[in-house]
Amino acid sequence: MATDMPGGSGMAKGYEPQQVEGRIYQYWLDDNVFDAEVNPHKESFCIVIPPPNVTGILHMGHALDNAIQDLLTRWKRMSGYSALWLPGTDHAGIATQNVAEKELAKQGVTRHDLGREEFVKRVWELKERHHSHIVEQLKRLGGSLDWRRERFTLDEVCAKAVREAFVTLYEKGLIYRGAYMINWCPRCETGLSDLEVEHEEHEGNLWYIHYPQSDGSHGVVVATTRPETMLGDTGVAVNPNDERYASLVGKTVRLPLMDRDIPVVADDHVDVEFGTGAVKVTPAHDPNDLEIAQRHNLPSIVVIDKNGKMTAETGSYAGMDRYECRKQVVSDLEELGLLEKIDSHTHSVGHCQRCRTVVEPLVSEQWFLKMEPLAAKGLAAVQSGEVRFVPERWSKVYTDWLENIRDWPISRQLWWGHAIPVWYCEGCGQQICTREDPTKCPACGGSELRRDPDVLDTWFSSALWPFSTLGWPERTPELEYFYPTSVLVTGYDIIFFWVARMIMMGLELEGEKPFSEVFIHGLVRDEKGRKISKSLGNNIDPIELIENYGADALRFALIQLITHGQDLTYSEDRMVGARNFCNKLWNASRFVLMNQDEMKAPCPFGTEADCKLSLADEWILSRQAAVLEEVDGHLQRYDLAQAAEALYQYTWTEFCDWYVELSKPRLYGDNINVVEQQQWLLLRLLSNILRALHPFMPFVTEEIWQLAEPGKGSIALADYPLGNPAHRNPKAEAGMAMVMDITNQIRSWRSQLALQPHQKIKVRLVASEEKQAVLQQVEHGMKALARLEAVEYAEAAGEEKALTAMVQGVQVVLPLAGAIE
RNA sequence: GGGCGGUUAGCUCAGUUGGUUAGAGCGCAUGCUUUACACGCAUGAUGUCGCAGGUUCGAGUCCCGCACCGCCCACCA
Repeated sequence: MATDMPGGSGMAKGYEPQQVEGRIYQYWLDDNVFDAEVNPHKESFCIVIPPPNVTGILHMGHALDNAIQDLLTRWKRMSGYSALWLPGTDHAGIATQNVAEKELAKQGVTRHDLGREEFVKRVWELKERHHSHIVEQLKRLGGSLDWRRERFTLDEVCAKAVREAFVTLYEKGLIYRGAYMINWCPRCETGLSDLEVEHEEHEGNLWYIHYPQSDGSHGVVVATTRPETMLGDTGVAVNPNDERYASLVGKTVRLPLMDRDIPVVADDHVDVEFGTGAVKVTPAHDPNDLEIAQRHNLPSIVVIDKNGKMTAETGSYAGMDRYECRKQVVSDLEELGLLEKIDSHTHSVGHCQRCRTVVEPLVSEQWFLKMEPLAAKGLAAVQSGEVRFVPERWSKVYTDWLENIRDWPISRQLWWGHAIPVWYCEGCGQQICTREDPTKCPACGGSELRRDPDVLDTWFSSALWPFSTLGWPERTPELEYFYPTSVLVTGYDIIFFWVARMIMMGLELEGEKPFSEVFIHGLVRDEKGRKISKSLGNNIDPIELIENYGADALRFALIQLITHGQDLTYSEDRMVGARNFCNKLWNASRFVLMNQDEMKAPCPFGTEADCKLSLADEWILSRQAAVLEEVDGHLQRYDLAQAAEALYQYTWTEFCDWYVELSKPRLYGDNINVVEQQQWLLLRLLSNILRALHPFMPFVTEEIWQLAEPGKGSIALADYPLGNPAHRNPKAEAGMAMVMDITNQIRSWRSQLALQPHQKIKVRLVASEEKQAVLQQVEHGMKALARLEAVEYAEAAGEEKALTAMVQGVQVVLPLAGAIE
């Protein structure tokens, strides 16, 4: 037989990804397979990568996210689209600055020691290090990214977009500056948006503190979770309907420790049920208190500074850390006999998303983006279906957030990021926000200008990503062609941070949605269902898995695990299963290829009387048509796991376990026409399998493709196979189902009788003529599969000692005497 | 306080518009070096589909309620 034919002979017995992947990726790069061009004759397809943060390396969640994007891109590329998957990374302002600070801390250095310029230089170095590993990871994963178009959120192209966006929004009156109470991280020394604060249940206390009335009478007891803030109290509030305190309203009480008289006011906000029904009012350090204070004209006294230390206003407590101060205040109150009691009390405490420090609500000067007008457009786009979430339920999450949105504080008191393009005239105080750096004040002509020291929230530049990467605000051909992009693929954890803001910015600045669909997937968790994090040490570098199992196995395993926006649990078992599947495909291909004679293509079907499609041929063609159609439907609906499952089952069970086995008797027969036809058909079926699987498992399929059809170019540019309805053949499927059932029945008997492989048996099939005809079509194959020596077709007859079964209207008879051995 | 998701075989999960004996992978048991593959082949065991009602000829699949687990949002001094 033709075991030395092209392809087959060069193939190792097992698939060895390490021997293949690097070479194949280089081949793709050399052949510019991933380069997407503006091509008016093709429809465009575009995905912009969610730019990974340059804070570190990619984890399994990224591997999943990118496996999905690559799958979709490859599928569309093969389907005739000019498909662009645009790479890039994110400077990730606060996150990266934190990482850099931690590295410095190991050397005992702070960013302040270095100064802004030197510090930023160090962060750039850190960015380069992480960036190169990230790029390496994406390549190892097989990402079909157009590297020529790579962007970084802080590069000059993106910077220009950021500048244009800020100035445009400023000119529209949507950006304003002011002093407002927002979250402040005392460690990072910057303001934060609400999204950047994570709340955690904290088992704390409720301290009951006695504030005597100024005239020396009893006064009031207030309950607080933060006793240290009492130093900044400027009032006590009670509910206007609370009769217990009616007589106190309008009077003053003596603030202990500070010896200040503060008024008792009546305010609806106070809950009669909670604590004592009396609330201490600290306008400088609590948003609710601030509102009460504004309603009653109470002054604000700042007692905690931007580093979490007590201010000079606190007298003897000045300079103390806030928690140290808390202890001191409590003990001092206790000493004065003013601490009534302490209850344990669980409440949620806000922490800085990046450094876990407890945030402090503080009034600070910040830039804000007005959200209502933007949100209105963002809401309309999703409500009208212009932008569609998959799964659909996330659109409700999106909608709920936008309907209750507050203005976005966009300035950060950081050093790493896009500088805010605003200058202040030292002469007249004029605010200058322009596209070009100003040299003199347009109001007074003064030339002493001071640039705003703040930078923008990193998500501001991320929000522009779908169009900044395409060259906006320039009207580039790429922008015209690829925008709006096709689909955004990301986890549900950044719907607010990123997805919503991209939609709003795209609509506001470019006048069009940034993408038509948002495919939301879950987060990858470890075997124990825990979130992946550095502190837990469960942060696996996908490259480790790629080295152990191959990139295709990793990708396929992850794709198989996707459920509808549900979190997915990574497990080593899945990796093994996917690796085995790659190997199965490799070996099935090896079988097909080593059984290829030199083809006289196209195969001359029907030139001989016996050279026509067998039942098995018709069946497998029908099944393949059905599966390809099914896969197409799954892909259209983003049911990627189901598409993978359908291909897996088809390839392994139907193609390998049944069809390949059924083909052997024909393949090894001596009718040359039959042999050639069988070879041709196997190759053709394999070609479809390879192409259908390529978006899932790019490396192994490309390698086999190259071996099978050298010189035909990359499989990545071949046509994605669609189910051919003409091949659908219900009759053949029903016929094969009968054959398979009968074969299984015989196999089962063989197993029960503990027959050895060399022991062949003879069975009698009692069936109508029509069914006999069907069975005879695959008799050779069936005999091989069930290890039959012979099949007799007969009229019904009684057997004395025989196993019999009715299978789909066929009586299967295995005589126990004479039929074995 | 609102909202969302989950609860199916020992484990991880599929089950489209309700329809004949509920599936996969891994694991388990038994037997196979059958000329692509032991990362394999074959045979086999395993489920009161969270609980309790309802609609229906028929429900894992639809409706109501409940329980438990998880997540998100919210100005719970």
